[in-house]
Amino acid sequence: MNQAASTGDKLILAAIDLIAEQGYDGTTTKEIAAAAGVSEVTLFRHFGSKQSLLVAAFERYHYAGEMTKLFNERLTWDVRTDLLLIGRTYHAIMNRNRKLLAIAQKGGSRLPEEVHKHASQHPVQLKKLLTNYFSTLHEQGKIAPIDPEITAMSFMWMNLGAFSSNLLESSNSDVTLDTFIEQSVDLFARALAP
Amino acid sequence: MNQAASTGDKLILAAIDLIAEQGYDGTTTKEIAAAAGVSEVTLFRHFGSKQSLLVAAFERYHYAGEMTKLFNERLTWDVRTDLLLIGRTYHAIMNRNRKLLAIAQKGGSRLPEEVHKHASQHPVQLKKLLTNYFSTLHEQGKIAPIDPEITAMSFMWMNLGAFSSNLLESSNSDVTLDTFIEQSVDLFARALAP
DNA sequence: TGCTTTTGTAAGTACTTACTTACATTTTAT
DNA sequence: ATAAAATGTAAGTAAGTACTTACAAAAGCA
Repeated sequence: MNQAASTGDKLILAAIDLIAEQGYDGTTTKEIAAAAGVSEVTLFRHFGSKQSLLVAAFERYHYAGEMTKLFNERLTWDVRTDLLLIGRTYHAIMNRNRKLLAIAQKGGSRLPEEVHKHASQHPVQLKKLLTNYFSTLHEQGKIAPIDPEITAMSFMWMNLGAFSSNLLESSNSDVTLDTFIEQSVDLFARALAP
Repeated sequence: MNQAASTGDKLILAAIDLIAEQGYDGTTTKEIAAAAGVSEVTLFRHFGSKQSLLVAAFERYHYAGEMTKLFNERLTWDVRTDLLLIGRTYHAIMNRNRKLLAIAQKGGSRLPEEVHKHASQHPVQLKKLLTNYFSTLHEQGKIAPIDPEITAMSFMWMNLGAFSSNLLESSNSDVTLDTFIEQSVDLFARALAP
């Protein structure tokens, strides 16, 4: 079943782990090769350069299609239910891409541009989807007439802040992430009640 | 009036600018010295090492006392008024410390620990202050019985997300920061209404 | 003016790092 | 078994970088 990872994959995974922790400039090709359990020459034989290795990592492991699919297929038009699903999905996606996002955030002097392009797609798209969602809810008379764009930004940024914060210090408090999502959705549902 | 900046200050300011943009590892002492308009040796004569220079930068320009002072002296116990003031002050502080925060966020292989200590003080403190505030409001019967800690985290993280997002791409949309603060405070005030 | 402090220039050291080359060894496929 | 492909070892190159040393120029102060 679980066939051994290929040399290329081992290198990509090691690169993601190390660069996410130490930054692009702070991680050497020798370290990456050692962590992957291969020699440094093998790294260059496979990817040619440190930059191409990182680009390959992003192309292989960065995906963002779930949100659009969710908005097209799984909405119930009940505020509480939908926001809960959106919030949970948001954190699931972000968490899965956590390391790649950390890499983009930290930057680096010779860090390839592809990295930033990949990382900046999410928020723009989500804001549009959420704004449309709140607009429609208002047209349906299900929520009070509050600016849909502001509402979308508030919800999005609240979850981005929660995510960034948990990223840094996981043992921040005794409130678990899921409790926070549930309760904050409640808060929004109250605010939007017609 | 505006007496010329000392050599040490010129170096500190140049270091903050460059390292915030390029990261610690990605910025050379030669660059910093050139940006400050002095020679590289002068940098080492003043600070001894690249690390000490950064530590000096944090000690000189990182301050966080305003929030505590605000909570002790300027609260009116009207939700809308207070949250507006808190939100605005939060962004003012974060914005002033924007570059230092970016430095801490990006990290670096030899980046001194002091940097992280300085940067992690804000949020913990603010959460406590806000949680106490909402607890007291509830005791005064001015808001509905919603978990004060969750409310505090929601408000804090919403503003953190807004700040981080504006940090990355300033021309994000046509909603200005101040409009966002006002409207999001409205949203919270609605949610908390008894 | 003379003395001290600060700064610049020039050169260099010691170390790291991305990347290369040449050759021997192992693994895989047929 | 044998050829081909993938990997390891060893050594090295070229460039960058934090930091040092020695000496001369300049600026401030007595």
